[in-house]
Amino acid sequence: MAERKAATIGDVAREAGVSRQTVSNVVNSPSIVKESTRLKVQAAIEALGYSPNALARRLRTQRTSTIAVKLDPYSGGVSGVVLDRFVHALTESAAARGLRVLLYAARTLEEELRHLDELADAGEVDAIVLTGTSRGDRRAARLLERGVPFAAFGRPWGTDTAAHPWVDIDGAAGTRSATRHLLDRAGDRIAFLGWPEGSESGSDRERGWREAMGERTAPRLTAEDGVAEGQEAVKALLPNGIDGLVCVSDALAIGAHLAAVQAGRPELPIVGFDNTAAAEALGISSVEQLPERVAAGILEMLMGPEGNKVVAQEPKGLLVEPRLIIR
Amino acid sequence: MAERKAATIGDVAREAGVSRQTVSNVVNSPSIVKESTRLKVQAAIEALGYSPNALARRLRTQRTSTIAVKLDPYSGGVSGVVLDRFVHALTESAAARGLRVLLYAARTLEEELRHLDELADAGEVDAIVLTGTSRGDRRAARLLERGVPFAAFGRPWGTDTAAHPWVDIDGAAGTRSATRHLLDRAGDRIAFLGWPEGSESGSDRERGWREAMGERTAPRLTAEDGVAEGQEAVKALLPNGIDGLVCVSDALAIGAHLAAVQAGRPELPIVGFDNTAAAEALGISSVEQLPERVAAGILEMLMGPEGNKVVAQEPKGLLVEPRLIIR
DNA sequence: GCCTATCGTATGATCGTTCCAATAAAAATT
DNA sequence: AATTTTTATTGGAACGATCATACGATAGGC
Repeated sequence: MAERKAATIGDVAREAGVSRQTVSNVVNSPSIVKESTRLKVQAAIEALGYSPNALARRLRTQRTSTIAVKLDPYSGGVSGVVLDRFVHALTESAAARGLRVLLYAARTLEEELRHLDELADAGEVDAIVLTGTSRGDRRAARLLERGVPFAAFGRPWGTDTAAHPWVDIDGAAGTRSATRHLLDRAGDRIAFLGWPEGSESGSDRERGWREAMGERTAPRLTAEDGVAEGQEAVKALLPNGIDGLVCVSDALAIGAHLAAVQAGRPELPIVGFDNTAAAEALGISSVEQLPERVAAGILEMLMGPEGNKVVAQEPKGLLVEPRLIIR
Repeated sequence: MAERKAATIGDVAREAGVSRQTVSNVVNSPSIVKESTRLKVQAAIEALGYSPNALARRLRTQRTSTIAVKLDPYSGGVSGVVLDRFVHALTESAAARGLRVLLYAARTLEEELRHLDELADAGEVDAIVLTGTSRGDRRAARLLERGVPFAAFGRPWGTDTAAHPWVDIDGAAGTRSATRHLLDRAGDRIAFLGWPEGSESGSDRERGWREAMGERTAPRLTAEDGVAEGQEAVKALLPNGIDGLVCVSDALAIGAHLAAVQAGRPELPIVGFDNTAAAEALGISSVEQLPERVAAGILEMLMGPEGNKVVAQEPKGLLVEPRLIIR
């Protein structure tokens, strides 16, 4: 039967014949309460169906047990799924640590900065999780300046790597292992299809390919992210006779795959990046980021290895090695 | 410069030489305050960088301005993106209405029920948004019983359609228009590839095909959701010589497309459902759900057409007509 | 000039919890 | 047995806002 009004800690105290504080102790640190008292109080809690009011508790403790994360507007492309997986994982890991995840949406940087300010000013969250850091990230700078605890999925590109806590995928390691795998299996001429100049993670991934190639040479081309763009770019390349192709994204890999099929080379080994459902459906190999491990890492940055509340951590970074999925 | 401690309403009152209540009025209902006083108070607010504390306000008003929504575990398939898009859209629309969105994760029904109880007991949210309703949904029943305001993305299948507020995609309308389109364009024998018995939305979508077909006949087959499954199912069918194919999901449509290509009929018109990135990448037509409209509808159910707080609404449903994307 | 409305502002209580300091009771030490 | 230490519990204050009500000032009606 639903009660008209929820029982408060005072009701329980009266029912059990103890003080409010004792009830509070039974709930929050049972070990310091004498067993007989504890049982009495627990019975009262059961009887009244008492459950502590989260709002009152938060006001008193000045802790919300909530972290905020931005949900990017749906991009509509093949990629973008990685961030969703990350948010999924973050929510699960956070729940296991007694934290809730609050979403905020923003279409522009200005809007996002405004949201961050609001969340911090109103004391709505204990910490913030940033995603997709860029060179000279203004959000990170703002949060640092205001002293809001945060950690980022993404490196502080270009600045001190210990500017703030962060976890990132080691893109170079991913393309390196992809390239090595193709070198082993297909031949020496392993080409690379990247994004145009200007993307930090793009050049990180390209670096992995270069490092694995060493002295060998093979074409390196670029295209804006997208299936059609990848197809177009590779169409021109194929006559060159390459042995394999490493792509900076699944969208480009899919385009490359379609071009290869059209050119009568369906067996050309191609590796994408992100291991999206589309690549899986087409049987294209891909480098899989591990957003679950990133999420766990982020929480560890914020709360320490064990704790269940946000505490100040010294800034440090963690690189997660991605996994090559061969199809 | 970051202050050591945030200013409170009392600080502002003292600075402006008025009472706390007057400051509160300036913030919440400026119109009832005399202009001269208002300016004075606003100046003080500026000077101190005051921002109302959300926790205190929530405790006092007993309103959290927060709604909860479940984030499903990453399924890994082609589909599943629709729900992500919905959550995106919900977050944006909610922000526009002054609401925050809190996530919860659950792997099982029991776990979800527990989370719902916790959220309600602790008074953490003003309302809950359910997704993926089923026949005799226990979550809906529980929330109704406890008097927690909620609305669902999904119909109350099988029971009274006004059991609770809901918004859903009109799946039958989607497949109906897809089927009609193929009938116009390709011929009379438009087959249907559905899921095995037992899915409510699956049979809803099949109904749309049946209605559009009328007296005409064409094969109807089923497969578990998945690219490989779809490919397998269609491989056996093609000899029958069909003119087109409507599928209950993009995953099946992609499988069907691959089978058609292999069988030398790449031009076979196929329509999927959900308009996922994978379908787009392969140039497969699809029925697009409109999660943005569902999100807006859900909020209207909870808050009325205009309001910015959750109010009791009479239970009613809304069917959103999906859109056929032709490629 | 008096009485009543209206408006703007102030005061104290309250939301439900935890913190803090104090106290009573029990146990350990001398 | 007196004293100190430890343990268990208590009562009041505080977190920071809004609610309900009361009050003074100004304006309006006759």
